[in-house]
Amino acid sequence: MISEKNDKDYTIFERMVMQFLKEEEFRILKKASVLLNFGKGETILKQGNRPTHIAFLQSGIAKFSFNSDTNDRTIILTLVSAPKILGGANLFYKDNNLFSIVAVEKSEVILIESDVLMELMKNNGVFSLALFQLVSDMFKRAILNFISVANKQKEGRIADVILYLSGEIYFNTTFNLSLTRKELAEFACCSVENVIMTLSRWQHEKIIVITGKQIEITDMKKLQQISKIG
Amino acid sequence: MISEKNDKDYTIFERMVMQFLKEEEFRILKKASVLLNFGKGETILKQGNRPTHIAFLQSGIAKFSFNSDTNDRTIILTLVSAPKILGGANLFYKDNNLFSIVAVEKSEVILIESDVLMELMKNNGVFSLALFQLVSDMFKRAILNFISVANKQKEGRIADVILYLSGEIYFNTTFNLSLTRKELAEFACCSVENVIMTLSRWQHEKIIVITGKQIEITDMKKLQQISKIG
DNA sequence: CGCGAGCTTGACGTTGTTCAACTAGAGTGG
DNA sequence: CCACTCTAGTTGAACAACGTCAAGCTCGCG
Repeated sequence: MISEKNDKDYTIFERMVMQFLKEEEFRILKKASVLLNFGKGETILKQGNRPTHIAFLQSGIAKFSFNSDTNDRTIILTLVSAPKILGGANLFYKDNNLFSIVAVEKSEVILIESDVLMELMKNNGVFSLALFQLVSDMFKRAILNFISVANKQKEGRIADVILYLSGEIYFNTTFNLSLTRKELAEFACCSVENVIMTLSRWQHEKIIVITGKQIEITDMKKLQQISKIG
Repeated sequence: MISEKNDKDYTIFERMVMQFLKEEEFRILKKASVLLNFGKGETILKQGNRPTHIAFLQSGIAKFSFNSDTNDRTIILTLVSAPKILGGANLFYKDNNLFSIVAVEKSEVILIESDVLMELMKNNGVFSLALFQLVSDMFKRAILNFISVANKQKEGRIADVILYLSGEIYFNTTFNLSLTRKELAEFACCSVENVIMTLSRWQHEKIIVITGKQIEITDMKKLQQISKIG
């Protein structure tokens, strides 16, 4: 997706879209964009707001989290690492944002005005198709998480979360967790205590090694097995 | 979305897309399409298959259902009634179908060759944007169901399912259920027994009236209240 | 050095699943 | 026309899974 040239004058996002856009279109898009920095825990797009902007995660990690208004529960629909499009879920229909997008660690985000982007998409089918493929990926992840939550019990779900973090976020079997236990629980849809007890049992069973914020998966096979049997 | 003219020569789908397409494009699309009939329980698009076709539900009701390969559980991600696009979830990336789409009652479906549709979308941004919005709606429903399942306990989830059926599928507070109790359970992510016990308790509490396959919601307020408190 | 947020542990109660037994209706063949 | 079977629906009791609660711990930061 990312074009070959890695000209330092352009952001990842710009290099990504420029292959689909004419020079004029690219200038319009750039004019409608702004680069912002978000710290850990800061909200990028807020649940309930009008979807005035699309976001592109330039660097960092962000969670898609939903807050219930009736009970005080929060769930994490999915988690993504840069570079990725955010907020596409709220992009293609005119409802208010279904969920919030929150930085999980220090992140750079490009905000783009929706109307301008939509106009460009209308005039450029290849560009819109490319964007939509990226957005679909978000949805797919949320649905996979849904399937995990609905089908498996806590052990399998927590295994899924750890495997996901390793494979799709940190790209390593050893990683420094930027999520709290509470966030892990919100992601796996179980209580904090369950996350903790499961992780420490796995530690005893030599499946993982926890050193402070660092998690190392030492027995990938067994973890995948747990994920599989649910 | 549907154009004013209701010329009997055209299907709902055709009337829907023709406002976005040039005559030539429309002819190409029509040539790549075929109308099929599906009976109750028949699979329209199968989980694991290559996504060679997009489907448009012309009449009837269809469920998006996921079968686990490790345990024998099935969950219904969402349910839709005609007219709607199906299979968009599998449309915009090249993976195999994540889930099956199955007719819940007698349905007419138009199958369209993906490559042809994609080609048209590339050349017509307005058309692709319109399709995206329809497909996004599918995703949104699945995510709303995810949120319901993750946040609420069985009472609230079953209430959500009944309210959804009433409001989005049958468009009436009295309706003839085309789902079995087992399917209701798969939709609400709980056991069949729980669906049955909850429904019959609601019957005693005069919230609903069940007569064979017919369900009548008599106390909408109370049902919404149950949904709300979870 | 002390305070607070995040983390950890075990005991306990609730929720929801599983199991087994039973009923009702629809379709089949003698 | 009536057993016979098969599937869907129903009920309650036993049991497992999971969340809640209460208490104590640890580490980083002011």
